Amino acid sequence: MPELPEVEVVRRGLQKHAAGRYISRVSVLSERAVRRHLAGRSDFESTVAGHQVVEIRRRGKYLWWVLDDGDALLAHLGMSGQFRVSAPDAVDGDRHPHLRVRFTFSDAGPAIDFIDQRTFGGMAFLPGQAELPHPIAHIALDPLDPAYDLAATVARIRSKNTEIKRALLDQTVVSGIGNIYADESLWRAKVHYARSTAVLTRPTVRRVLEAATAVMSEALANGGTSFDALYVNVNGESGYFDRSLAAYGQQGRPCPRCGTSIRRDAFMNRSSFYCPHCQPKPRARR
DNA sequence: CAAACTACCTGACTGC
DNA sequence: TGCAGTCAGGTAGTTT
Repeated sequence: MPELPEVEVVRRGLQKHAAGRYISRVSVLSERAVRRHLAGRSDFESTVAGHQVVEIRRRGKYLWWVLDDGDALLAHLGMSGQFRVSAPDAVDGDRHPHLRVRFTFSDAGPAIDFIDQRTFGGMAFLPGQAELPHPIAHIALDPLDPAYDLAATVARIRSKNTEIKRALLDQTVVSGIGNIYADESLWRAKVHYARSTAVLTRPTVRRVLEAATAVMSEALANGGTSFDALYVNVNGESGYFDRSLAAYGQQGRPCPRCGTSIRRDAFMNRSSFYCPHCQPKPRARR
C-alpha cells in the first residue's frame, strides 16, 4: 500500500507529467473523492479548472499540487489511490471502473486520472496554502525531508508511553512509515514491535529510525513496493521492492538473517511480521 | 493532554 | 454455486 516511497514515485511522475500544464477541465465522478473539499463537487471542479500546475510537493504520505496564485490541491492516496496518465486513446466508454476524478489539460497531452478502489483517498482545493496546507500542519517531517531531525525524533519517541511500532506509525512523530516499512525497519534493527518506547535506549531508537530511512530509500530506488495492481506508478507500472522484503508478508518463510521461521501476530488491528529469534518479545512488565 | 479505539470502503479469498 | 465471514490498512474523529 502506498507509503513514503510509493507516494514519492507518484510525486515524481506527476512532476514530470502535470507540472507546467494548464488544467482546462475537472470531472469529479465520485463525490467521495473530494469529501475533504467542503464546498462540494461542483465547486471543486470549477475552482480547480483554469489553474496552472507549478510543481508537486510531498510530506510523508501526502502530496500536494502547487498551483499558480499560491493555491494548493492536497491529495492523499489512502489505501488504494493512484494518479495515472490516461491512455492516449481513452474514451468515455473505456474508463477504468474506479476512476474518481479526471483532470484534462489545455494542451493536447493526456489527462491525469485519480483512480481509487477502496475510496479512502481524496483531495481538496486549499486557497493560498501552497507552502504547507493547513490540514497537514500536524504531520511530522519525513526521513527524506532535508529538515528532518533524527535526534529530535529519537527524543520524541522516547518521551512517549507506548509501543515502538505504534510510535513509528504515528504520523505526528515521524511521517511516511506504514505497516510494511514499520515491520521491515524493526526487523533490520532487531527490535520487537511491542517494545516499550519509554525504556528503549537512545541508540536503539536511533537504530530503528536509521533502518526506516535506509529501507525506504532502497525501496524508492527500486520503484517502490507493490503486491498487485493496486499500487503502480503514473504509467501503471509496478515497483520491485516486494522482492526485497525480509519480514512483511513472509510468515512461515525463513528469516534471511538466522533462518528462523517468520511469525505473524495480530497487533493494532493489523498484521505484524517479525523474526522471533532476532526480535525477541519483551518481558512482561508489571 | 495523550493514548487507544472505531468508522470508513471494496474486492479477493476462505470455509461450509 | 453461493454466501457469509475475514482480511487488507491510513486517517480523522471519538472515547477512555
